[in-house]
Amino acid sequence: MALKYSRQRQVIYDFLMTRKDHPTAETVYQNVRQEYPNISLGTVYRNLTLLADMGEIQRLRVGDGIDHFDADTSEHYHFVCSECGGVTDLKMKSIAEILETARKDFDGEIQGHVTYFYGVCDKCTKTNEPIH
Amino acid sequence: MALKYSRQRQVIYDFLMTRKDHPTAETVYQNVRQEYPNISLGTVYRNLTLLADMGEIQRLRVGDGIDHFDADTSEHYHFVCSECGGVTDLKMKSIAEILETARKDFDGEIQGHVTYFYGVCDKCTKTNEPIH
DNA sequence: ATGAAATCAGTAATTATTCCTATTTTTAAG
DNA sequence: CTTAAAAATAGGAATAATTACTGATTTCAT
Repeated sequence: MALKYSRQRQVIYDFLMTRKDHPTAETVYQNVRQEYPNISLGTVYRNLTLLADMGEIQRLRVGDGIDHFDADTSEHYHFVCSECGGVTDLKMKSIAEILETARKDFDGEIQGHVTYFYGVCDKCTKTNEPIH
Repeated sequence: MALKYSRQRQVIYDFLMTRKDHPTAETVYQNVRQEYPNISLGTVYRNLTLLADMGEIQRLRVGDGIDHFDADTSEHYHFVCSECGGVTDLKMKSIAEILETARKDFDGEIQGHVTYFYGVCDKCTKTNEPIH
């Protein structure tokens, strides 16, 4: 047998399922700690990596140098706000056809792509409006 | 005056112009050091950041946790080999239309996107072929 | 030529993440 | 219900990329 049940892993996964934003390991740690006070940060990192390797969650790298995690493993895209740093889902139709575009003139095997969008989120746009 | 000439910055930029792969700060440092022996790694980092902020070079974040730099600031895409970790240019037509797709159903301002492709490069594909 | 501002070299500090180890949990089998 | 081997844990040390600090040096408008 290779993988044993672990209460900690379950709690981490359950927490991630409740979130629509895409928390970092540190955020997962701070939250899970409330109901599981002596879990260690290393355990959070190890289990997030394990879950990602098993394909049960997604690891997001959106250019801020910190890994974010998403319990939704279906194909979808993300938006990163340059002001607040928030990472949110982006409802849009698949752009998987860009893989074909990329394969057109390339020697080697293209297996996938990573795409995310950036700009200013709705909330930050409104916050920045001048007072009138 | 805000920005003064610096011999070090010039050498860093000139070096980056000679490369078609997309070296990391460490690689830039190791190479620039040959002709400028007592340049410091901090100076390399500071100037790469400066050049990127001025828009004279591009900072690439391709998910390996290490920043890569590219003196070609024109719109183009990159490929990352999962085996050798190499980052190369990808000749393909613009996929900027995905911005419109993303904007369709989003509240907030989408300013740009980051896309890179991954897989196995030509060289690694050939290296892996069985001996016959 | 000169002096204020920018930059530098060298090094210490920071940050996200991984590794290590002695202890505790899990679980298949008796 | 034991038990014992494998897996996982807590806690802390280690790593790696990057940034910050500081006193000395360079740039350049005047």
